[in-house]
Amino acid sequence: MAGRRVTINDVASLAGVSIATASKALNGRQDVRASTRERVLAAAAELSFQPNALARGLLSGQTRTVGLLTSDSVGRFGIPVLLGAEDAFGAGEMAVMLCDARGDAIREQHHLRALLSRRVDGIIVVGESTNPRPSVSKDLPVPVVYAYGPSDDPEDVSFVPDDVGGAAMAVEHLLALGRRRIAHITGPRHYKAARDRAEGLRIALEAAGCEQVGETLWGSWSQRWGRHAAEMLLMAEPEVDAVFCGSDQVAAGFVEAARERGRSVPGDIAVIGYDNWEVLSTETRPALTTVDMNLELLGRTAAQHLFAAIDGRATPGVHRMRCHLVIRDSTAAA
Amino acid sequence: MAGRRVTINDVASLAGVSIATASKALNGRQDVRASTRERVLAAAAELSFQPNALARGLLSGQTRTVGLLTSDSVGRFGIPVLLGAEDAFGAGEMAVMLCDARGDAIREQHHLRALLSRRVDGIIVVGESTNPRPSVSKDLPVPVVYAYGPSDDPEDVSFVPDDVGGAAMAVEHLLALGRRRIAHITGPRHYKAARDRAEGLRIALEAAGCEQVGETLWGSWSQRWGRHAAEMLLMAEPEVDAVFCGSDQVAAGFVEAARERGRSVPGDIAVIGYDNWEVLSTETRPALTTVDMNLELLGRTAAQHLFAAIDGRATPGVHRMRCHLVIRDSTAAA
DNA sequence: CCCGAGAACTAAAAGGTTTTCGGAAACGTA
DNA sequence: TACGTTTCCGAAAACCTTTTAGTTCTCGGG
Repeated sequence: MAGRRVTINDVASLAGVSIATASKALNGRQDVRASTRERVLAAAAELSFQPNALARGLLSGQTRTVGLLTSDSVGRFGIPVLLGAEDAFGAGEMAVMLCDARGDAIREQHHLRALLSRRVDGIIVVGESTNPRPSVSKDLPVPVVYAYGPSDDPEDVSFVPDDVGGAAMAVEHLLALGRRRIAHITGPRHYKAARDRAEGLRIALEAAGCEQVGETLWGSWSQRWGRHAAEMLLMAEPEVDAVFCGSDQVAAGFVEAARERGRSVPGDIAVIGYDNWEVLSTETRPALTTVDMNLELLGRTAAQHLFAAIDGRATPGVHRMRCHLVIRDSTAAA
Repeated sequence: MAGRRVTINDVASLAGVSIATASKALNGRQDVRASTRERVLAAAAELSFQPNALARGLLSGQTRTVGLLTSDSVGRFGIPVLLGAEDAFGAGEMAVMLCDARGDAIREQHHLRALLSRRVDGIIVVGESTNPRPSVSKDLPVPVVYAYGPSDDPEDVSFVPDDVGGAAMAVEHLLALGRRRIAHITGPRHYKAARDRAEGLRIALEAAGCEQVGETLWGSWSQRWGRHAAEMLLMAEPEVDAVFCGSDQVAAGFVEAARERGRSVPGDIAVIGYDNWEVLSTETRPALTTVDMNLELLGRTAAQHLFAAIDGRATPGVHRMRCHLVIRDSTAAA
């Protein structure tokens, strides 16, 4: 922890030139003699000079810093989005300021002000679910991009997983395996994710001219609910030969309960989960076929579009990102 | 996205005072008449003035921003530490800059330079394991605190979980339940966490005058290894009545395999895990008794000590933080 | 020797805020 | 009225960098 930080002034005087020349030499500008440039660079290296980003930002109005505002980073979904974004930024020279509002609107406003006073170039808002959330973009002097949870204002830029398409993809896989008696167990109805996935199922079944077995079972996103629903389903609809679950947790619970009741997976019943939460999907037996929402890619894409928006090339609207199916043992061919 | 940002100059001219007076009024300084102060505050509110943190930081040399440098935030352990730190900072007016080096030393240096050029007031380094890691603090102009993974330089400030104590606590719990034939299944030997936990076990057994059943089984941190080790252990040492596992994943695997071999948990064998990774520890059946490392608290504490260090009150050395035992069904009284 | 052109360099301003110090006004006292 | 004190306010410097608009230097040609 040394004393005063070294400034471009120190570099200039060590090199025996003016500040202006030193600046030009360091920034690779043209009108400076090669020998002079070398002298300046040597001086900068000797003093291990680091230009002060605050001064630079004050002057240019660009901080090369973006804010990442998350409602609930404890959640399963914020983290990969966050990592993807950080990844996209890290590649360049951008820095990321992380703020967690803990689902509190007041705190969110507070963090927003903190970010703006630090003059970030843009903001990514990461939702905790795919339910639309209140927009924060009104009258903001910087662009905002929403990731995972879309803004409720269609003028904003949002990136969300295509849950309808992902669910349809899963069900088409079951149909391709020859399964025709397909049931659906999922999370709470007030989650748009649950409703979208049920809708994807409906579309895929309709396209195949197939009927869903039983009603959709709405519950919670837990393993416990998966077990409970399994018991209800196997009692009411014993002839079911495939179950599409709204999450890997539900699927893991279902598989466990089904096995206890003497139904083999995938022999008697094929099972597909959702989320590709690896600790569950790869470690349960059989390993779960599941839908992966490509959340890191989603985060990266959101970050790249924030760049574009900072450059004035915004693309308003809700952008749905393709999911992909990860096929594992729970839907192995019969 | 409006035009020019509003500055203290705009506030001053709207209020009809000089910028010096405006600044004093806004910052609650003494020598300004009450009526004047009110006029300035009203003007600031009307223009929704946000002081430019860059200018302020440039002048004061304090940015009220800290860097969070993580080696691998995908990992299980970085996240809660990070959240705890963010929590501690968020309470005040601090902002957090997040950098993920992805385990790459070059990238780490790169991020370090980026943070320093932005003049952060301090840095927290979050390790990916409890193995000591190379220090970055040499000749840095700001204080650094290490969380979870300690620095290899004893002059630095590090906060790590007390794995020896946590393991001893777990084993004492088993002994208190009357179990005497205790075995140990854990992760790879090159993890200090694994070695520390084995050491805690040794100490607790020795204090009770008890012998460990079989050799410690070193493997990986996976459920698969837990299952595999269970088969080996139950074959070789059928009289075992308790197993202390080095992680919840291992414990979950053990429980599953033991049940398949007809051993009931906790009836025949009590099981304790480590980490309190909730998706595993609460959802397996029976729910796992496990050691919680209080990682959020650890992160918060590290952040608070970074504050202290910024104020010049550093406390060098490796600080070990108490763990606590979460008792669930897998060690219910026989 | 002088001039002009081009290359190389520098002084100064700008960016927004805080702080220091000097000045002005108001007021009380001699 | 003259003077000292207190209260309030404003001019200017400082923080560090980049850029603009000169200014000096170099050198070839007339």
